[in-house]
Formats: sequence, C-alpha cells, structure tokens
Amino acid sequence: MRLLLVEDDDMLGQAVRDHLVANGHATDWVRRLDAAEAARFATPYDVILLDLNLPDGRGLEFLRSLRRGGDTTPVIITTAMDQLSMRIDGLNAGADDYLIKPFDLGELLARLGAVGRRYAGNPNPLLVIGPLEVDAPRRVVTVAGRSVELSAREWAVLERLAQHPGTLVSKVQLEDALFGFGDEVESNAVEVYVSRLRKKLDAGVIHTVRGLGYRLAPP
Amino acid sequence: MRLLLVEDDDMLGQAVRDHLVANGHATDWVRRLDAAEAARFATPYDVILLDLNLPDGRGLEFLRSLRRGGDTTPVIITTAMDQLSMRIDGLNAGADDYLIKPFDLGELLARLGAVGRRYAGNPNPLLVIGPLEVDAPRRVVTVAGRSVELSAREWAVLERLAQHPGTLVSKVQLEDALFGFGDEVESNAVEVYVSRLRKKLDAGVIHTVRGLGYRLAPP
DNA sequence: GCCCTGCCGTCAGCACGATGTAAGCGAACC
DNA sequence: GGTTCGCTTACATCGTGCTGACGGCAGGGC
Repeated sequence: MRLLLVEDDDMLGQAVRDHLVANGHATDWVRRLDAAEAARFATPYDVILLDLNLPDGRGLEFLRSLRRGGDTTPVIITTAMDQLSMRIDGLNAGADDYLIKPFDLGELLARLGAVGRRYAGNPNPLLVIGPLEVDAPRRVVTVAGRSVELSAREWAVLERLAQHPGTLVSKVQLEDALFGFGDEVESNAVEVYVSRLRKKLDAGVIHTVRGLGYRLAPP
Repeated sequence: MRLLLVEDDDMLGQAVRDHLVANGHATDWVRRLDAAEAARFATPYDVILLDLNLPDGRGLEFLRSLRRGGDTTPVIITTAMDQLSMRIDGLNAGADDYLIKPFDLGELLARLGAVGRRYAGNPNPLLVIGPLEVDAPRRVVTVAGRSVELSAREWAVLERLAQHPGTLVSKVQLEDALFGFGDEVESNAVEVYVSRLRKKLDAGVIHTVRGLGYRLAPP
C-alpha cells in the first residue's frame, strides 16, 4: 500500500516509517501540513496516518478539509493517551480508526490492514443507471452526458445510494454517511440533500420508500 | 436463517427475539457468554447478533476469539449511540456490520438479509410464484416482469404470506404482522390490505380459505 | 482585513400518500 | 331464502416527505 505518515516527532516518525517500509508499504513521511499541501497529498494514498497532536494543532483541520472536499481516503489518527476528546473529534471529523500513543508497531500494521481491506473491495469503476453515470473513484457524475457538480454532502448521499443500486437504503444509513457515526442530528437533513440531489440529477432516479428510506433507480 | 442473539437486556432481548422468530428466523437468545460457550455457539449459526455492551464487557473478547479461531460466521454488533470507539474496535475485531441502539426492527431485518446474503453464496433468495417474484431482502416485488410499489403495511402482509408459500396463514397471524402482538384491532384491516394487494398484484395469487385465513398460491 | 460566494444545517408550511374505519354489496354455506 | 362471511369502495385523519427560505460559517478573491 501507499501510505502518508504525518508525524512531527523525528524519532517516532523515523521508526514508524522504517517499520512500514520494511513491511512492504511505500511510505511518505512529512512533519507538518499546510493548506497548500493538503490537496496535493490527499488523493494518491491508500491510507493516511495522521498525528492529531501536531504542534500547530492543524491536524484536525486538515482532516476536516479533506472530508469536506469529498476525499474518502481512509485516515487513522494517533493521539496521546489522555486526549479522549480529540479522539472523538477526530472520529467525528471523518477518521476511520485511531491509535493511542505509544502504540505497538504490530498493532499499527493490523489496523492498517483492517482499514485498507475494508475500503479495498471497490472494483466498481462506473455505475450506469439510465441517464445517470456515477464514477465513484474519480468522483464524477454525469446526467445524459452533461457533467454535474456536487457538493461534498450531496456526493456522500449519492455514493451511499450508488453502493447498493436498486436496494433499499435506510435513512439511518444515509445519516451515517452524512455525519460521522455518533453525531446525532435532529433535523431532516437527509431529506434536504435528497431534494437537492433530485434537483441536480434526473428527478426520477432517487425513489422514496415511505417510512423506510430511499433506493436508486428501478423501479 | 439460524440466528444467535446475545443481549443482556430482558425487555429488548425478548422483543427482538419475538420479532425475528415472527419473521421466520430460528433464534436462540442468550444473556451473556463465557469462553466455554463461545466455541460451542459459534459454528451452527448463520448470523450472530452481538451486544458489545455486555455487563461483563466481554463481547469484544468473544468476537476476537471467534475470529482468531478461524470462524467466519457473520457478526452484527449493536452499541449505544455514544460508543464510537467500541464500534470501531468491533469492526476491526471482525464484525461485519453494526447497528446503533435504539434501532428499528425493520432495519435490523434488512441488515440481517444483507449480511446473510453476502456470505451465503446465493445472492438472490428469490421467491417465484407464477408471475409473482418476491425479493425479500431487497424489498422488491415484480409481477410479470413489471415492478410494483408496495406501502409498508401491504409489504408486511405479503412478506408474511411469502414466508410460507402454499401454507395457510391465519388472520390472527396477519394481524400480528400488521400491528404488534398485543394490539387488538376491531376492524377488517386484514381484508382491506389483502384487497389492496390483490389490486396491485396478479389477482389469482392470494387465495382465501374461508373462516380460517389466506394462502399464497397454489389452491 | 473586508467582502462575496457557496455550502451547510435548520425550520416551517404545504402537499400527498398511507392508514384505519365504516358501510354497502356480493358470494358462499346452510 | 336467510344468514354469515368476505370483498370492495369511499372517506376523514394523520403522518411523512418535499421544498423554499434563512442565518451561520468558512474559504477565496481583492
């Protein structure tokens, strides 16, 4: 796998990088991030290892902007033992897993494998439903040949629907796609985004199953 | 399917078990697990529903030992809303899906179907009766190739009938499918929904047994 | 720094489908 | 023919989903 390691501690960074490389993962190591780097770094990696405890405190910010931009690269965050709140914030901001420092290198590999595996089962290049085409890896949507711009949340909803075309997707699942796991939201956000999607896409593609959820296309 | 339900809460366990049994799944319910039981329980089930929040906190341990022993029985974990870390740990320990309490019983069935199907090898447990096709996990019904929209109650009745095709299903059973068990109803709701179903489906599929109930196809 | 723009989450009003009940009618059984 | 049971339609009510609008916020351009 291709990994990005964000870690400001020299000793630790070096050790982790060596261990990862020794186990066959192409690993890039950076000590800090700025906004300019964020966009450049995101896409080409399979998993990002992110130290939330960066001296400039921008780890969380980086993660948020990544997810806001629609990037779904798996992210594992690392925090110190006592920083529970930061861990929660990280997971809510879209992290996929976390490790508590000091962590065992073997466990790091195991988590890496689990996260990578969970997202790897994606031999799904192009989904075509009538006039709608969804290119998940490239994050491109076209309707009747015309390309459509989607915001991050709109994309999150459509992607979750497109993962199981024709199958019922419950509102709870869509809420999970919109917000992290735990963030409970008392509103009709899902309905709002479905409505916004319908306005942008061909109206008939997203079908309502009253009282349960939605499904993409047929019937 | 044969299910194992691990849930320490009496009320919830009873309710879930009843609902699963009512929907045709042979369900064993245990309140807790110890290491000795783990091995015994694992193999013969199609899916295991595991409450990670067991009072002795050994739910995760059970899951890990199961996977370590090579058992691949699909496991769906249930956790409270605020237990993010536990859910992550559960997925990493080898769980196949998760549900957040409180969960909708209909959604539970949908997830069960999805997980069970993913591992069962038969991707589409389709019930075919003449021109009628019922795809329960995907909640799709087609008549002569044309797909049909059903409301929640209509689906509940048809699903109960389809669970035992050709067998007599009493009116009381159908009332239980429509409303909860205890809720007694003084009306002809069952007849109304059978009528509505007949209008949407091919008329000949639902057969009346006077004084007793209904059966799906052949007379 | 300041303004502008686009996205986000929330809310409230509206519209429509689903639901349960009742009543009239037809069929089956005696 | 009478009675019982089931079928169908109609209708009022209720809940749910849809959509337009608004304020907050962050990012980018100037």
